[in-house]
Amino acid sequence: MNKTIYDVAREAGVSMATVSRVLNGTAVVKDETKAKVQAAIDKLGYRPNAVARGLASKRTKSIGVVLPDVSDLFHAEVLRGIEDIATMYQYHIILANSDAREDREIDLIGTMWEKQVDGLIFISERITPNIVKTFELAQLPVVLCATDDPEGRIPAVSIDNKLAGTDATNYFLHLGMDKIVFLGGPTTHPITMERLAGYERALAESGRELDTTLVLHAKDQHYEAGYKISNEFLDAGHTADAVVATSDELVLGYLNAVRDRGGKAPDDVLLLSFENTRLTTMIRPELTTIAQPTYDLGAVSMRLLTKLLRGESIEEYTVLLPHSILERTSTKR
Amino acid sequence: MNKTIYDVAREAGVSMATVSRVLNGTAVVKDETKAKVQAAIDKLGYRPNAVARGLASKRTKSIGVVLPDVSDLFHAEVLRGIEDIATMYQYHIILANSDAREDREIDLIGTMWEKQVDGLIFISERITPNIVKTFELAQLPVVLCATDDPEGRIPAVSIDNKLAGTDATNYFLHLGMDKIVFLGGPTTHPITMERLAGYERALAESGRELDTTLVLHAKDQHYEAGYKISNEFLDAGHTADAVVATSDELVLGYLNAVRDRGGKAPDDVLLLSFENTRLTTMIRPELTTIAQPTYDLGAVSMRLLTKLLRGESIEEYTVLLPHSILERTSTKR
DNA sequence: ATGAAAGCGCTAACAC
DNA sequence: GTGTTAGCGCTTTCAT
Repeated sequence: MNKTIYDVAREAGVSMATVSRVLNGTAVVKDETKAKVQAAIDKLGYRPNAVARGLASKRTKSIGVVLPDVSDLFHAEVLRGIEDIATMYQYHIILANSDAREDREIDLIGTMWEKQVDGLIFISERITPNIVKTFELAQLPVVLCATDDPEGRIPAVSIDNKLAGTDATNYFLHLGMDKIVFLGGPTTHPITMERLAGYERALAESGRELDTTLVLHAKDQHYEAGYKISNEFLDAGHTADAVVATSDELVLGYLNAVRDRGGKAPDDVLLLSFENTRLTTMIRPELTTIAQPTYDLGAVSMRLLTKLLRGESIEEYTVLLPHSILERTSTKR
Repeated sequence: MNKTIYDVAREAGVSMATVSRVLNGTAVVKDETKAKVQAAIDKLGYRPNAVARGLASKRTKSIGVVLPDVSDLFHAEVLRGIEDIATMYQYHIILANSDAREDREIDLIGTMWEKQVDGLIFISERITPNIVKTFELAQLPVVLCATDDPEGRIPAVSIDNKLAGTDATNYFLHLGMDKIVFLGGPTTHPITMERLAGYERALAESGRELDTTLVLHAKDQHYEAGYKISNEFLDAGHTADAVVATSDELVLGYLNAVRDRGGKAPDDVLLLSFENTRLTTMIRPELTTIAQPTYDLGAVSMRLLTKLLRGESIEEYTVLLPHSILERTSTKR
């Protein structure tokens, strides 16, 4: 496979410029010579070297994806959406895990620049001023994905988290639930705070007081953290009629804490979560969720990025994907 | 950030070769000049262009990872292992999903060559002669990961699937179980067949007949397929004392089929699966599994690849990672 | 419609 | 210990 464009040119009896033209369709080539070139390519089994091409053209056809952790189901599904659209547009993915650490994130933006990616899709828990500064320094087209944009200055694809928080809470309110727990990530997690704001709004609109003992902030969005804080909540003698949790794993933590005490869902508590990963239907009871279009979050981000790369004008900087409530057995009595 | 090495050289009053040397530590440079160069780099905010570097050195410091589907939890965890070790050795990951389709896999090996990756980690359900041929054509260092090697000619990191199948079955046999279901992927899936061979061996060694109605082949390794075939099995009036399933999702399918009929685990049936993804502890009952070192499968593969890349001699082509049985509540009465 | 030639930004001999 | 000089394999003017 290690032939060069020059070998093909000689084999076909044309110049390398012509070979380049048929390869890229960058100019009109007579059908006859095109055929000759194609024949030479096939004969030699020639494959263009993307690195050389990248250096010469200054476009690498690869895009960077920075996310906290691929082994998190939500991210993995988003990534799959990114990948599929990238493939469709002939882009490749350079993947990097940040563990949601700002220093790693900033570092990775730099290495993505070094790799000369054409653009970047960035999934993070928290966009800080330092990160924004690094984006500007790197002069990379960036799309934020499933990530709250601080000042709305960076193109982003997300859902309306505050509204979703309100919808989730109202859903339980309409069901006549009284003690509704909000179970989210830490207070430093903007998405959690958005959803919490929605929760508070729904309570206020229904004329209720906010009971802060019902607001639970887990260490992070994962199962273990949810399980831990739920146990603490229940051990303290508290109970709840319903739980709104910001991730599928968190709500599973609550569910199992209840189960470990001999309780059941939906009999003893109604459960609702926010991600709609495949987890929701793999467990019993199946989970009612705010259906975030996980895959689409990635797919739309990538599509937006291709527009940016083609220099198309973007009407809206922040794309809010619609969410909906998917009722499953975890909220049916 | 778009300075070149030449700018740095001029700023520091040295040649670009010297800058390259301090950048790569490829030759001894006087401390004094080294400091000058470093100062220039810092002042200009210079970052080396990895593409140019790749073209000149013929090493890109990136490795390709081809796997069926990132959004599969098992693959995502393996990928995380790969990524961590890759980062440690300063490699980057170019990721591609194959959907386990041979044509895509072959195609992707080609595009990975075009991208000039230094090496390839390949996760597949099935290594065909065509794939092996493409590996040879591409002349890429390849490590198979969690993938059955047909002729043992390609470096691979895996577990001893047959032995694991035997261990799993014996575990139930020792527990006095009688009707043990084997629930796996399709018969075209080599890993399923290896584990099935282990299952059959264990039965034979205990002097039992193989009851083929207890051998279930789902369409694939996913939850939905497991749920479907389990329902068919139960609808046909069959029952089982215990289930050995080749993936965590498959066994969840069986569990939920039983539950939908009012049954319970471990009360009515004991369950054991094979992957030990995070799923196993997120559900109730927690699943007893053959603990495949998921993360390590990726990590060790990547480590093996770095050895290959450094031209180190490899003692053993096939690395078999140890497995063990992790007893959890799904097999405790 | 095609060819010649100049880079892209770096590494790696080869000199000194 | 440091500088000079070819390339790496391609794209892209600029001619023709």
